[in-house]
Amino acid sequence: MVRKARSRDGGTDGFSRREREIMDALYKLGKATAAQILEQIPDPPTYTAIRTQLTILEKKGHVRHKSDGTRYIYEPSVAREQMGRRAIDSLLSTFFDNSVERAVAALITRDDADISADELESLSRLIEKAKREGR
Amino acid sequence: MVRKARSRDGGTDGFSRREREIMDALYKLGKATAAQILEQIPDPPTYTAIRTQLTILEKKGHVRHKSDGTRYIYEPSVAREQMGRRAIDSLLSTFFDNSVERAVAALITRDDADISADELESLSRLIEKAKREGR
DNA sequence: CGATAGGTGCCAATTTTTTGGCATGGTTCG
DNA sequence: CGAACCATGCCAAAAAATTGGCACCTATCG
Repeated sequence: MVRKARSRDGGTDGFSRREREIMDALYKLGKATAAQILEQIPDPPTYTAIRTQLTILEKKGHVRHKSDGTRYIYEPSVAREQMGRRAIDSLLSTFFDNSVERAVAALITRDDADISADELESLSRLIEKAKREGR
Repeated sequence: MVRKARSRDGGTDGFSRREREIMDALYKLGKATAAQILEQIPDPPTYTAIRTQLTILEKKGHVRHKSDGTRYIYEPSVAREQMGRRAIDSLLSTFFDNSVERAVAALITRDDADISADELESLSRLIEKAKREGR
């Protein structure tokens, strides 16, 4: 029930507060300009401040940009899915004793869960598939 | 498939880097002394530094302590389970388009997942139960 | 009792983060 | 062309986080 510890313990991602806000916004958006990120952030600083942060994040290797005509479009340098997995691993370790079961339980019993029957069906199939593949 | 946004968007928890480290350690441990927290943190500052942080966190209301003889034992002021749910909600929103299904998929297809058949059984039951309760 | 070990509280210095100002360069359009 | 607009680069001030020093208190033990 309680699974093994993570190899590379990921708990802390090393981001500062604003950095995390910006990275989160970027992950939600997929890719974005500084202006888009700004409007995604609640209680944001100025446009210029965001740009500075993006520059720093880029220097640290967390984001990259490509030019779209005259302006920059940013995106995370670690793919969304990959980062999602890392985040999940970290959650599992911090709050769920590395128990997948507990985490899933929490997921499907959220009080605002409004999970549809269809969705539950999909989950069933997902699990059946995992069983069959006998991991 | 894509579910509604969170009411209170929790993306950023407002913790600074060290604060988050300490809170995470505390959630892993349940309750702990400053010394225990210190040894839980990779690449930690001094003992004194941790204590100062704990004092600040307490002043902000994130942790509380009780005296055990002469020393303090700290614990988070928001229960582990509750915080776990918040964290999951936040993850869902940032990385999984609020799709429970995608999140579960990521959970059970982790490459170091070593999920047992028993565990998969439990999950099946969990889902069946949810179906029956018809949410 | 006196010395030692292991706590706590308070506090100030340092380091990092966060912020915005300003100069500059390209595009568009009348 | 030249004015307005929007973007970037560079930089320094301000704020916040992080750290460690020091004094003191209490329990333990020889």
